[in-house]
Amino acid sequence: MSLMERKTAEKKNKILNSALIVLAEKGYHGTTMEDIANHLLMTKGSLYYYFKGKQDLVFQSQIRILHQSMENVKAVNQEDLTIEEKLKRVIIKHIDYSLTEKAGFLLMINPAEIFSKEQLTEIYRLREAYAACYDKLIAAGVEAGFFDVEHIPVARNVLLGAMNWVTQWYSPEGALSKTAFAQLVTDYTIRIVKK
Amino acid sequence: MSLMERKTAEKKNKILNSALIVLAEKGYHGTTMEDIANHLLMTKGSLYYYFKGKQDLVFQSQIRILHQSMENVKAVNQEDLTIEEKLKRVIIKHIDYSLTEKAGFLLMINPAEIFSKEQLTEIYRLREAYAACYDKLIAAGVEAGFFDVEHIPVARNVLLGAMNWVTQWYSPEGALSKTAFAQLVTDYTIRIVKK
Amino acid sequence: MSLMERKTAEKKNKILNSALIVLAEKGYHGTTMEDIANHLLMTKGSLYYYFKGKQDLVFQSQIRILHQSMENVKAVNQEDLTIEEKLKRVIIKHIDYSLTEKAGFLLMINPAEIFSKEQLTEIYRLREAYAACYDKLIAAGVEAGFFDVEHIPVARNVLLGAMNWVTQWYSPEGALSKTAFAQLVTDYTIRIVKK
Amino acid sequence: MSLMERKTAEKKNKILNSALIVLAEKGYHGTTMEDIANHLLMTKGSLYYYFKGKQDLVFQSQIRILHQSMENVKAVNQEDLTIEEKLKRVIIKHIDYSLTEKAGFLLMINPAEIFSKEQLTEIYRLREAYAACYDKLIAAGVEAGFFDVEHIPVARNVLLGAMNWVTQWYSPEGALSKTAFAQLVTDYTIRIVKK
DNA sequence: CATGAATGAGCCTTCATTCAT
DNA sequence: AATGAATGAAGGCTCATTCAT
Repeated sequence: MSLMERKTAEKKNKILNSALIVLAEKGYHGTTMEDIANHLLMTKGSLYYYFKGKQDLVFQSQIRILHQSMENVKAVNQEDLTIEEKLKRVIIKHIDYSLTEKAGFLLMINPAEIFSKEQLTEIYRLREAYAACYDKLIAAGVEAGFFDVEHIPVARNVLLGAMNWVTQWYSPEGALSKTAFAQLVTDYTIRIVKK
Repeated sequence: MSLMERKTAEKKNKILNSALIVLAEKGYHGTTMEDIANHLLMTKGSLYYYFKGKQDLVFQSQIRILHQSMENVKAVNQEDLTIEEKLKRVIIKHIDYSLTEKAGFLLMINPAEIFSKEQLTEIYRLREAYAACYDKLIAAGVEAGFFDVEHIPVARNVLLGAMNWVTQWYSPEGALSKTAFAQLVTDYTIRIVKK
Repeated sequence: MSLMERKTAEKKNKILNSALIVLAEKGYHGTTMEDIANHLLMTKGSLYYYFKGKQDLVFQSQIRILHQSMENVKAVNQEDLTIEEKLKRVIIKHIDYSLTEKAGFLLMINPAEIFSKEQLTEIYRLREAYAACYDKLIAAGVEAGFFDVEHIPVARNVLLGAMNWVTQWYSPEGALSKTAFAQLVTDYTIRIVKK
Repeated sequence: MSLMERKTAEKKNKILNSALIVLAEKGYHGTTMEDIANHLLMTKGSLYYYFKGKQDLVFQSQIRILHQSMENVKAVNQEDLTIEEKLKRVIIKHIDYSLTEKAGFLLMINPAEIFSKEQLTEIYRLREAYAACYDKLIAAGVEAGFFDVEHIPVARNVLLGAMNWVTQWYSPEGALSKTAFAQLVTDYTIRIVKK
């Protein structure tokens, strides 16, 4: 990557970051391109130098989050832990990350309302890949006798629901730190698959 | 209530029904007043005779769903069942109802993006009342030795998450009926609080 | 047609008229919806109540002109005249009308730059029907020995060119009245096909 | 002219060529500075080193076409031909050239929509000079007994109309070559002034 | 009560133009 | 001489809302 390309990539990243922050506050439809630009001390028009439009900008922010989520899982998978510990760590990381990137996760909720067909295809592809990681862990846990799950996809979706909902009710004003909180939530969540 | 008042109330109800259907399809921002009017074979302007505006209309549809949810719980509470059976029934009903009124439940996800402060206060009040029902059931279950929960609000939120997320992944094309499906999901969900 | 429908039709007509006037002055791209609205003492938004958009509005103005042109020819055809007289009258009418609706005729010049594929198809269909009227007259004139034309479509296009170009150079400040002027131009134009 | 000046002039020329090509395809308003730059494998900004702006660029391309048209006529005038042959040759050349530089000729149609007052003055000046060439030929032809024209400017404009319109209906897919086609059209066009 | 019509504020997007490097 | 980046003005369009009838 040349110097210029790197600079552009960096700028794009900065924009995506700002976008995520503003989107977190106001939601997709409540956020205007001007809002995002203002947050960056830029002008509306400049955004179009880096992204094709609002949809594109938001889509890319979405993709980034999905990729990062995947990385999180992969990182845990390479640690030397029991299956159960692995799943717990994955859940904790997911919750932690979802609270950090609250914005992006909120957009995940109704993508069909926002994105184009092609974009949705890509999003669903990544989601499924992510879900597959959980399925594999659960299946391994069942094999190893740690878990007791007959319908893995159902259980996995219940699991993901319990996790994703956290963005709806976690309040940073609470007594617990984000990580302690995530730990606590995980304890209850893991029960969904436990023997 | 006079005849006229009753007629008006009935009409309001019809409008709310249509609104929920259209909102289910297109989401809050994707739904225009005209969409709702068309679905009722009325004209845009008429809606303003019954509701102050779009926000008001949607808010009231929201309230209705929350009330109905509460009624569902109350009905179960009056049945003669063990605590565990009661909780299971409540969960099943919730899932069933949330799939029926998918629209309303999707709006529940980010109300702050849509409603005014006063409206939000009311919504949160009803939500808390609803949550309290679950807390009571869980507490009773703990007392009775069925459940094992230390942090009831946390467990309850995990529970609600698992339940509410269902609207995100349930597909009516699947092999199971809505009720059978709800039963299956409940089996995994209930584990969150089980001993 | 009900009263209301007639009112709407009338309003549409008024809008088309204003549009043609403004378009005559500023051209398609130079004309904004606001320009047209201002000319009608309306607001931008109102136009969208009657037309789907700018393109639609202009397209319909175009269609109207083509239809009217056709009517003009048909009217002449029903008069009791020799072929040559008929052609002359048709040309005069065309010139007269094109100077009256200068705007619409200017848009005719590069429709592909403006309209959609479907719209172009319709425009070309009407144009061809119009051209066919000329071809028929010319053919009849050749038959009757008045005209001497081997390649009718070529001669017809040369004829139409001579006629259509008039909007480019006629100046109402000149000494001649529009009709006298049209008569004069016709005398030279008709030579294209004369024996 | 210094070397540098010559280089600049050459570059300007290249830009004008590309501009004409792109303009031919997309029209004035449909062509962006970026389109032109892309066609030259340059960047938008560079164009502003050579031209004051879009209008200027297009204006100069226009001027070039008018000059070239004039040159075409002068070349014919120096050939040793009868008046009628000369006029025919001039018409053929005009048609030929107008089909080659379709873009430029389309812009000629509504210059007032595009150019500034000063630019228009210059354009009209050149146009008149060009028209005068035709007038002279026609007058000479009348004198010599070849032509029969009372109102020379009128006939000339009819003539120019017949010629200029060709860009509207000539299709390169036709059976005839451009030159054969021009010859055929000329045969009908010349009749406008013939005795 | 209902409706056709009108409104105006706001948003996304485009693009000619500028400028530091 | 060239370019990447930024800008800002302008335009098309949508839609919640209002109102006379």
